[in-house]
Parts: sequence; structure tokens; C-alpha cells
Amino acid sequence: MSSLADLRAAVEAASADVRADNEGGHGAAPSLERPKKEGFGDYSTNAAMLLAPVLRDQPRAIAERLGGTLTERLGGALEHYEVAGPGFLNLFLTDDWYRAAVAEVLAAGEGYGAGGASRPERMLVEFVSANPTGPLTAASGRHAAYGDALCRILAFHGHEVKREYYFNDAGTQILNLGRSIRARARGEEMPPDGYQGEYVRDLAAEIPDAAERSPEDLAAAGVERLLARIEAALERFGVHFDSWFSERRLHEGSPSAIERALSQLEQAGHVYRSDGALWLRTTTFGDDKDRVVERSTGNFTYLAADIAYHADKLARGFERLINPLGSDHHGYIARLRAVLAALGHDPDLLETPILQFVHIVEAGETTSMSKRRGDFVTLDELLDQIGVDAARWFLISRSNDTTIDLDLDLARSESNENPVYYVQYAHARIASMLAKAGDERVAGALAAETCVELHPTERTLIKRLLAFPDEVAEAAARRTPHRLAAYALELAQDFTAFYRDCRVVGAEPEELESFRIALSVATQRTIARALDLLGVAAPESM
RNA sequence: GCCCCCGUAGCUCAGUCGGAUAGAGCGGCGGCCUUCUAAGCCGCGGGUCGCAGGUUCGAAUCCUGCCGGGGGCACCA
Repeated sequence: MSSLADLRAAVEAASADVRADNEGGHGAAPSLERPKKEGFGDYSTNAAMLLAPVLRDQPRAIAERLGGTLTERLGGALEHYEVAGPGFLNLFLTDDWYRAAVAEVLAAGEGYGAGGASRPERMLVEFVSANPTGPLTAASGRHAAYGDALCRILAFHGHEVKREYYFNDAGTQILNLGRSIRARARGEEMPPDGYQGEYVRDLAAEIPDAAERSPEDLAAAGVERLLARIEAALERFGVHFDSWFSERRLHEGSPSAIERALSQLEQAGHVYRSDGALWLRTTTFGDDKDRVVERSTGNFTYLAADIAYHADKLARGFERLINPLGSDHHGYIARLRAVLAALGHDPDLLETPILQFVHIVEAGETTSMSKRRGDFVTLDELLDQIGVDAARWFLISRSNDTTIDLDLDLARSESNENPVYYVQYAHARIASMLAKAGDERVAGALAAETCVELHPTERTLIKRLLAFPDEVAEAAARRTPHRLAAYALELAQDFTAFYRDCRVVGAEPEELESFRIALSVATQRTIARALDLLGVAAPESM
């Protein structure tokens, strides 16, 4: 139990007490929030307004009764309460409560905010999964930043998480890459849908005897080189995958994984033959139309491979599959859900958060990136320009369903203004302060019992620290890592206000210095943790 | 035509499973370095939360319609 959980429990219990007095029914859970305005208390609840219709009484009168009950329940923690506005109950807490709260944060140590998942799940997050037909673009960087941060958050929240990259090393686009390389090697005209990028020319030069080799052969050689580059770019970005899954593998063997999956679906009666092709009846499970899995030419479609791939994921025992997808793939979701249902699983175990596009802005014009046109900014270029931390922050701090405009010139010129540095600076500042106090003094401060009066900015900072576990839980549950970026910035701002108003090292009396050192340590750890969950470094000095 | 996402300050965006007087960063203007890091701090200015209805004690948030932007509707991947 924490101070905050106690407080919430007390509000709910008091609410139940008041309701029981009048034998009321069941209501929505009362809120417990930090009001925006200072005069509205440290925490505020709408419990009375929720009870009003049930009890058929004035909200303000109910709030008054709730306040009385809470005063008894909370004892010395509640300084006083006020009934305000339409029936809010505003709670003002004592410094005792705040000091106990800081002690709890410190006692939790590195684990502060961790765990809390009501039901830990075995999760597979498949992300990026960009075809190895070119270098990784900045748009893929967004997927990498999002997927990796999400994995960090889910794992910290208590889930068992694996990261996987599924790569397409078979099929028409790959053959297309091979043909493009050969065209460059021979100085011939590019195929109509060929890859126009400069990197194809480089591949043609790197691969020995490229002009004489078959497109299939060149494709394999190209894929191998491009995959190595992709992995290197991701590692540089701080994103490491637990596994790399080859599509080609699904086609190999007899029967192949694809054939096995399709025969399973056939036995379940979900496939049929029409117009010379084999179809999956996805409409049974809510898709707009049925989908071809084996073309009349005898080749399997991409969907067929994906069926086998997802059957494989499930066979590996994952209880939750998370596939962040680009917004251009959202039409694919109904199909994928239908596949899971046809395989006999609950389609809801598959989640597909959508990431909107990253647009390139040049001279005021925006375009979306196209690998085929060779019109893109690579992740490496972005990292060269603004560095890993600024890039990760830039790509993760916005909601996944907002498009991002990337103007490389602007990004470079503004990188010094990136809020990530503000957060890192707060962390470094604390490190410097604590270094000045010395390890021994810090250890002493953490062990000290203190009973000092608090400054308002200290209370604000403590409330922010207490919000961290809920922020993590929210980011995990809603698959929204960007919330933690917003939180980290707010935490840094609250710390900076505290730093401005409250002398730490050298504060008198010693008890006061002890308390402030302890509060600084709690803040430093929490900033470091929030940054870590976003994949951003927390430097000791800047 | 059908489906998904977005529309909030000059710009980039938080806030969106209902709460009180809507926030931040950047940019603009004006101040602050003998005192724990000025990558900082303080002040000023800046808003029909796309539009119109509806539900509610209460709507940026929920519902409906419309307008604008992006994306998707393959025997491509």
C-alpha cells in the first residue's frame, strides 16, 4: 500500500459508507485527481456528484458527509477538506502525509512504479518488420522508437515481453530488388517498379560479379547486406530484437509451414477454391471480402505466409500479440483478426496500434517517404544530424496517431531546443548536487527521520512523483509510450521549480537538508526511470 | 461510395473511456549569472478546442451530421 493507494481506498470506503447509510445501488468509481488549480486542494474527488443521483440528495450535502467520514478514516493525514463548486470534495493533506509518501518512494528503490499488471501476460511485440529492400527510413525509426519504448514499459509493468522483427525475404518485391540491382550492375534501364534509390547502385558495386548473376541470386545477396545494415542502424538507435523471423522459412520444407497452416484451415472448413485460386473465407469473421491465399498461378500470397507466421507465434505460447502497423496497413487488420479467429483463437489477443506517417518537409512542401522512389530520409541520416536521444524523443513524444512532419534542416537547427535536453539537464543537475553533498551525506540523509515543514513546490514535486506508477500503468494499458515523455517533462519542470525555490545542499537546519536531499534522490531515480522507459539516456553531467 | 486516423495558441503538439478558470515546447517582447549546472529562471502577449446540433448538474472529451487534411479499400507486400 502507498499513501496514494490508501487515500484512494479511503475515498472509496467513505463513499461506500455514505451510500450504505441510504442503501444505495452501485455507482462508477469516484475520481481522485490532482486539481489544476492550487486552491482546489491537494487531491479532489467527484464522489459526491456520483452519489447524488443514487441518494437523491444535494451533491454538496453528500460531499460534506463524505468529508466527515474521511476525516475519521484518514486521521492525521488529512489537514482539512472543502466542499467546492457543484459538489467536489477537495482534500488538503498534512506534511506528515507528504513525508511518508517520499519515504515510500525511496523504499521502493529502483522498483518504484514497477509491476502492477493485474494479469501478467506473455507478449510478442512484432515491429518495424520493414522489408529488406532498402535502408531503414526515419519512418521505420518511428516504429522502432514506439515499439521498443512500448516493450520497455510493458516489461516494467510486469509482462513478459519479446521483440521480433519479421522480414520479407521472398516474393515479388524481393525479386524486384534483385532485378533492380542487376539493371544497375549492367547499366540497363530500371524495371518499371524498380527501386530507384542510390543504395541499389552501391549494392550493385559491392556484390561480386553482379552483372552476371541471376536476379534471384542478387536478391538474396542484397537482402543479406540490407538486413545487416538495418540491424546495425537499429542497434545504434538502441533497439535490440530478441528474434528475427524469416518469411522464406515458412515456404521451406514439405509440407511447409504455410501448407500445414492452410490444411488446418481447410479442415476447419474456412477455405474454398474459386476461379482457380484458393480463398480464405474471412467474411465469416467480419472482413469485407474473402481473401486469396493461393493464386491461380500456384503461388502463395503474402497473407498465406502471414497465416503461417501467426500460427507460429501462437504455437510458441504467446498470449498477446502486438503488431504496431503503419497507417497504410490499417486495412489489413480485419484480415489478420479473421485469420486468428479461423485458427481458433480469440481475435482480441491481437492488437494493432496504428502509427501515422512521417512526412518529409522540404521547402515547405510535404511528401511521404517512398522506398521505391528512393525518396526518403534514412534513420542513420536522422541520427547523424540530431543524435539518438533527440531523435528518440522527437519520434516518441507525439501520440502514435498523429502524423509527424520531419524537416531535417529544422530538426537540426532545433535539436538544441529539444525538450529531451531539459529533462536530461534536470537529471544531471541533481547528480551534480548530490556529488557536492557527498555519498556519505546522501546516505545519511536517506536514513534520517525528518519532520520539516514543506514548501509548496516540494508538495507539487512529491505529488508528481506519486503519479508515476499510474502513468506507467496508463501508458502500458493504453499502449501509449508518449505519455511518459509528457510526464518526464512535467516532472523535470516540477523539479526545476523546487530547485529554484528550495536550497538543497547547505539548507538549514540539517534536518531540512536531509529531507531535500532525499526528495532529490527520489526525483533523480524517477527521471532516470522515465527516460529509460523511453530509451533515452540519463546523463550524470551535461 | 465504404472504412480508419487527425483538426486545440503564430508554429509543433499534450490533454480525448465527462469535471472546476484548456496546458507545454518553440517562436515574439522585456528582465535575471559574486549564491547547489544560465542546456536554466521570471514577467508580458497569444484560444470561436474545425462547424452545427444533441446527451448531461457539467462537453476539447460522449452521440449525430457536415467541412477540411491524411491513409486504406489487390490473385502487391
